[in-house]
Amino acid sequence: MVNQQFNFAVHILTVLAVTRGVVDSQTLARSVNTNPVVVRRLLLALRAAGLIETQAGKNGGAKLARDPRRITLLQIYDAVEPRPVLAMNERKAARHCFVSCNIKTVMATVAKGAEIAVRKHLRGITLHRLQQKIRRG
Amino acid sequence: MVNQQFNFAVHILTVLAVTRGVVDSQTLARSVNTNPVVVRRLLLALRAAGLIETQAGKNGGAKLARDPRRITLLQIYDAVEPRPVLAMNERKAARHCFVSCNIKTVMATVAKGAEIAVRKHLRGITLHRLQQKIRRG
DNA sequence: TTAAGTGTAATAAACACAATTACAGTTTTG
DNA sequence: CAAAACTGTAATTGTGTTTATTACACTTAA
Repeated sequence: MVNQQFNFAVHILTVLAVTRGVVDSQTLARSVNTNPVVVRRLLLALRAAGLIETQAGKNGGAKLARDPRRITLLQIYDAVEPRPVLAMNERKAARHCFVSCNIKTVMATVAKGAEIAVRKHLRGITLHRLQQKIRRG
Repeated sequence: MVNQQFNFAVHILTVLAVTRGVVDSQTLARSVNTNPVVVRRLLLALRAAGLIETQAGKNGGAKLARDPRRITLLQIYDAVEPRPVLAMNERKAARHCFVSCNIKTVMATVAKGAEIAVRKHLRGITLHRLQQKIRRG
């Protein structure tokens, strides 16, 4: 199983958008089909990004902090996705080898470009747009 | 450590491009700083994609099957990268939940778009271009 | 015929992510 | 004010993926 935090986060926010109110982590977890604690951790990240508000205590839970028209997938991605699109090679170069010493920098540029391409794509999609698509089945 | 097969493969091919000849898996492994068996597995994938040729036996090894000008990063990516750019959620939906039942299809479209964006980026970069960049330091 | 390679299976080690348990702290409500 | 129903968060365990390693049969050049 690979990293699904982005999927989870979008799912959660979509539920919040559809519900238009406070939803607790238990309910969200059932919809996503995961554990409430996993949901709560994502909610913290989303709150830090200013996308939701949370409330502790009885009848607590989470709700959107702004209009779904003003929430893009890029904002969600930035809030929860810890990994770059293309992984960078972290191991140290073989000093005797010309290619080994320079490939890292070059590949960083390539990865950067891929990142930019994906970000541009995600920036063009709003949560509201997702809601519409889901309504149409 | 995340999936580095793409990095490894590009590194290997760059060495082959610079060397312009047969290089054995031992030597490649030292440059990449990994194990010869890992390299050999990647070489098989690259060979299946028609990017290199291999030779068994003494003085054997791998060499490019074509001009670096005609090898793009996308071809390398397709040869070795098993994972999509954005992971798909594989778990089954909660049937009672409207969002849960439809989010998967919607997110598949999003992931597809991201994939296309990255592929377009990678298609625009040749191995030859990488070589040039590395030469310039 | 031997030395030096590849091809490939099998297994172990390392790692990342998700799930789970536990519990302190917060807030509403009766 | 006490109980109920939440969140916040640490700690631990489980699971799957990727990389490393070992081993060895097969191939080929010299």
